[in-house]
Amino acid sequence: MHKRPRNGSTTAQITATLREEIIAGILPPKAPLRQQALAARFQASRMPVRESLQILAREGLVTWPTGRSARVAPLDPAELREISEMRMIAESLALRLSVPAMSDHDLAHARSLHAAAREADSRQFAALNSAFHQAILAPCNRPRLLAHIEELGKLSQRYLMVAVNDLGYAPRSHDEHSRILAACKARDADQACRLLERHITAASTALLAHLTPLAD
Amino acid sequence: MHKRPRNGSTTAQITATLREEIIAGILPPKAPLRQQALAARFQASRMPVRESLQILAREGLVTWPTGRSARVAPLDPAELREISEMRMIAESLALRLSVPAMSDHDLAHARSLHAAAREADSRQFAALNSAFHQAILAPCNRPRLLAHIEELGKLSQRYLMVAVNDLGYAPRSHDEHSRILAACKARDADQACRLLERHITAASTALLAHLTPLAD
DNA sequence: GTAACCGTAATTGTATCCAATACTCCGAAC
DNA sequence: GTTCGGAGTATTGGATACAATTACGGTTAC
Repeated sequence: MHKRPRNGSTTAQITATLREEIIAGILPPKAPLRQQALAARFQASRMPVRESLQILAREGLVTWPTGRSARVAPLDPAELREISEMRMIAESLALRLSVPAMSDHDLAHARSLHAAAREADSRQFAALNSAFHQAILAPCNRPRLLAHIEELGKLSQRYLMVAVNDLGYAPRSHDEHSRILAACKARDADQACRLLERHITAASTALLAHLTPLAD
Repeated sequence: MHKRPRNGSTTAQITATLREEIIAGILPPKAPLRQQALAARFQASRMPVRESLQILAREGLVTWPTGRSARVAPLDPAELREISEMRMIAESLALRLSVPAMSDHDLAHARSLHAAAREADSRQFAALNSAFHQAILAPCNRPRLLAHIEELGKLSQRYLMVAVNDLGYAPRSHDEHSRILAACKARDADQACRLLERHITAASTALLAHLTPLAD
């Protein structure tokens, strides 16, 4: 009955599932997230549900005004701009530290992810896109910075889903990734950072232009 | 008995208190934070205590391996370096956006905080130092970026306490603040960012040099 | 149409219980 | 003396039930 065999972490599972569904848009912006309902859905008690909601609220995927229901955070162009600015500086710093530290193995890994993205459908594209960024940044050896970048990536992924589907942005992104990878191979950190910053800016402005007419 | 009159948020109070005590060093690094003990101390149940611990864990002030007791996060020179790097880029971005947006009122506020810091003792110094940074950055109008900077500030404050007390760093910091403020008044964002970056780097390297011999 | 009101429902917090895991301490083997 | 292992305790993760407060929605009165 109440004999959950201490799997790993109930909270972690609930958090991961909700996060995916929010990012994928299955749970639309402003959808209410009621504790009882979620507890029933995941066959858990309210405690792990509340912890999940708190985590997601701190990540920014959920708004949780005290006393009211938690809700999926709304999509806000101003927020996308801010997130993109933050990604730009954070990824640029990470890449600058990463390029001199990249091993041949790291480069090969990035290359293979990049190759896989060429033939991916739009559902896989987001994941491969993230993975590529992670791959070229990870050698910087800054766990906190990388965690920060990953969170920002998840936030922007919500907006990105729209672009890939509606704008067919994948080919352009793939092309920009090629050039960044080449700069990494040439160990040209400055050039790589410049390209990465432009890559993020370009995606952001394209998205903003596409998103602004969508009023909430 | 169990009639807590819905003050506001029990969790928020517990979190704030613990955070202060961790930053101030009252709770030393690696000190265990047991749920029962904290619940008894704050006359609350374990639920708000757990939520507080989770918040602090996500902020980085507490480590909480699943299944074991939460502990005050250890002081780690590598982490200080990383946090300083992140503060540098984040505050630089914020300042660059803030300088053109600063009103005379904003400048006056920063000036008054700066003046107050001159005559502050070392206990007040940390708070005024934070407040000054917040004051010159807030006009950038980027809530998420500012929240990120505030978190980083709290993390570095733990390390800073050592420096102010042991190194007498306050006068130097005050001098650097003067020059940053002057650049803001002159609306020279580039110069202000350069000075701010140097300010953070200088504090970081001084702290690192002082901290490295202190092995855990 | 708007404002006040009331009943329902949702949230916050408490108390208590259970199972599984982590920790501690002490004795035995080397 | 040091290390290894096991029993017993402490602590955590989670469930459940309950109390109290507060938001929400619909109805009614004006």
